[in-house]
Amino acid sequence: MHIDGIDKIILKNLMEDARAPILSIAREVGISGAAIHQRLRKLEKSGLIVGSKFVVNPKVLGFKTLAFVGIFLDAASTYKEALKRLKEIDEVIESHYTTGNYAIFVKILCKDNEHLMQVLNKQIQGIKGVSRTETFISLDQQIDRQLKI
Amino acid sequence: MHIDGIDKIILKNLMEDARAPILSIAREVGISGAAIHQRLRKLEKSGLIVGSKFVVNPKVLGFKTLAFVGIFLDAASTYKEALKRLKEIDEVIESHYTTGNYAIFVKILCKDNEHLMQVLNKQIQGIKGVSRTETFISLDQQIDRQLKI
DNA sequence: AATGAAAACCCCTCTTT
DNA sequence: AAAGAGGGGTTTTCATT
Repeated sequence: MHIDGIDKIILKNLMEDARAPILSIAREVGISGAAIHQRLRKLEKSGLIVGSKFVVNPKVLGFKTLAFVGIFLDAASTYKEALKRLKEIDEVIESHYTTGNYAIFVKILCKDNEHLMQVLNKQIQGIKGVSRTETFISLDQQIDRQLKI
Repeated sequence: MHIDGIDKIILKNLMEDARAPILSIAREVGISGAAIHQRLRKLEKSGLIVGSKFVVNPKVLGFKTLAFVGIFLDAASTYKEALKRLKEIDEVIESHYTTGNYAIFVKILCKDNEHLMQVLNKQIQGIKGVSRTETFISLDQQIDRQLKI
């Protein structure tokens, strides 16, 4: 997949502000709005553009504890089953099958530490095959960005 | 901060598709576009809505290796300095100061394992105060979502 | 790959309820 | 908190180059 300088300007703009008017980007790069449209269709068709989202700040709704949890499984064969359970837990916002110590590595968003403890004890630990977990609480997140175009 | 059912519908729509027309949301909830606008201004002023972004799929540009790296620091006092260096590394897309084993925990996006090795050896390990790192490569990410509204 | 034109639609604000 | 109206800009498509 090859993208040129104009594609980069389009992407940079929309990755920063998904509601940036196509026409204002058109004026910035010096081509017509129709051409930007055509390029956006191309970028969507290629799969590079996956979608767009509004970003919310969880803290404003009281979700102040972000944590990473490494999960040990009894047998690797239970991954699929465990994943199905994890998907049902709203607090789990990322899940990865990883190399290294853990079998599964998840990112969890909770209101506070007590809420996190509930999720760990009542939900995660209750999943069949989960033998042990290790938790890292994020005290300060200073970088949060996407691929640099 | 209190949000009602209408706010939730607005947020759910825009969190899924940041370019969803305000007027189509208005029709869905059965109030005027002006009212949606007013609510959006309120949600922005409260800080709940932080912004919007286009989401890109890094794999399409050849970035196929996602990894988490736990970083050990010699002395906690070097956190600020280390963070400054981390911000300069484009491949570092998240950075957290964490409880537990590590001092800093980062998420890294690379083209491949070789690229990851370069970033680890030539960039991360070169940061003053970094004594050791532990790497977890994500082989399969199956959950990636925001706070459930 | 880009253009200009055109119709439909939407954004946004203001005033009023 | 919401409605209605209105001007002006934007989206989107199409034929054309």
